[in-house]
Amino acid sequence: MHDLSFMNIKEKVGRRIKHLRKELALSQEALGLKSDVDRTYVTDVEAGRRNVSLEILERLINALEVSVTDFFNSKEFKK
Amino acid sequence: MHDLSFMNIKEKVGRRIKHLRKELALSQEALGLKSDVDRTYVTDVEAGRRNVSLEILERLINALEVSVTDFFNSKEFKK
DNA sequence: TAAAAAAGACCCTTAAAGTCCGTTGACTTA
DNA sequence: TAAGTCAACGGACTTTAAGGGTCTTTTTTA
Repeated sequence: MHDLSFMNIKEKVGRRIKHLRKELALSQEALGLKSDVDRTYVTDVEAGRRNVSLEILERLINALEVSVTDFFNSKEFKK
Repeated sequence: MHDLSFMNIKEKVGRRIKHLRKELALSQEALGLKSDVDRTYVTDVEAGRRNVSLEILERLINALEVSVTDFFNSKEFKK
């Protein structure tokens, strides 16, 4: 099992977004358009370089078609 | 059952933080000290007036002694 | 293997996140 | 009455999130 505990919260969120985006077969630009977030910002978020705020995070989560609960119910975020 | 769907994400997070803080019997100031977040900022977050960033949110969640998964596994954030 | 599409890097604004100072009102206890 | 705790609110300030432009690198596909 991969150990993800070394990652910080920004990296964990970035990784989770990228995973869900791939599941929907969206490009970063398509996700950007769907969530009304700049394409280059999506790049940075997925790379774990951005300290995203709640409202932007919610837009991304909505565009990824999961609930907030489901978004954070993944191995990255458990204990 | 209370309907919470009308609340925005900032209000939902504020409500959740307040609930968990009360469970630990902490004052806003005590939570602020424990999470190294300004006392007045905790007030605003609980009132749903602040668009908190990931890193501040993580500090608050840690101080509330739950995992990120558990924090968002509550009725406010489902579906 | 060349062209196209997608992802990433860098630099630069500005709107907003977050801090720090204080005051006020409600409630409690001595 | 006084003193203490807690929550809410405000103003001034510093820091940074969010976005935008443009160019380069990587990946995909024809």
